[in-house]
Amino acid sequence: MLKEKYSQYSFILDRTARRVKQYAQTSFLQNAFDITIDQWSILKILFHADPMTHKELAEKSGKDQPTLTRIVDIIIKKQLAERIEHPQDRRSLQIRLTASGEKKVAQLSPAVKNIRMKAWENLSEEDFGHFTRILNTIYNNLDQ
Amino acid sequence: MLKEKYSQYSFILDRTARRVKQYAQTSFLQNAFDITIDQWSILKILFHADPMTHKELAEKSGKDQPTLTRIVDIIIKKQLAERIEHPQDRRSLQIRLTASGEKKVAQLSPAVKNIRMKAWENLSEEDFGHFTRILNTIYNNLDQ
DNA sequence: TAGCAATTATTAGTGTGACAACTAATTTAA
DNA sequence: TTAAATTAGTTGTCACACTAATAATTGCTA
Repeated sequence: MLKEKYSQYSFILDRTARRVKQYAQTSFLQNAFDITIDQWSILKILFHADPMTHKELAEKSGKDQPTLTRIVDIIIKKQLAERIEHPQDRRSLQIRLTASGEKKVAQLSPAVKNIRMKAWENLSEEDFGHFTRILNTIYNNLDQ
Repeated sequence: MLKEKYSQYSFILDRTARRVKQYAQTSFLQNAFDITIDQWSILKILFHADPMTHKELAEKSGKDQPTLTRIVDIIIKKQLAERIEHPQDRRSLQIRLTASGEKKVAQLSPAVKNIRMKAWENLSEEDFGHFTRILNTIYNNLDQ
């Protein structure tokens, strides 16, 4: 194994992830979507499966609970979502979209998909398979 | 094109990049390396090619200049590097490792490589080729 | 060569990520 | 049945990413 060569992967991975995020964020800004991509990712999950507790939402989004709390605070301040009490567990809170939040997701979805697709120019269906397989293998290798 | 399916790539990319970073950072912490991985990435570049200006270092590391300034501030505070005036251009500053910084890079290098390699268990030389090709294609697709 | 545009680095502001510590509520186990 | 452990969520702190704005310097050009 050529460790020196392989070790470069983290640089490539990190800079690509940052550029993907930055590209989407810039597009959001130019189109005056008025939310960040991380806020978008939470709204989109809620759109398909609300209400959800913080914990469920954290798992589904891959974010930790403190980060999620802060993002939820922001989308609530923007009146796109709201916290409601959990019917059984008083420790728990459920989050659900407001009418305004649902409208936002419905409106923005097609544009977001187009923004996301730009990354896949010059790449094939097969590449997509490699991509998900390799990245998920790395993800699982580092699971402990 | 199945936009809905392809759009998932950004989630996978982001969470894998975060886990790689977090895994390395946790290992650094457990081994009391006393630096972050981003600080490490800057030290390592300097080790092979110092002195360098902020601008060159920003390009080489793939970080923007404000971020780089802060990281350099921190490694200087830790006395691992120092700023020196550019001989020709008074706007410019060069950064170079201190003796302590060079020692740190030399000492930590083998351990860092081992930490990095864990991600590649169950993956092949060919996978590494796909990985770099696909990620760099995405990176370039979003270039402007 | 005077004026202005471009370049280098920094600062300020906002958002996110990881970790630790904390409160409140619930579950478990003595 | 109460004390201890666990769980849900929040807050605080530090580090990093990105944008915009600024200061100092350099270089072009009219």
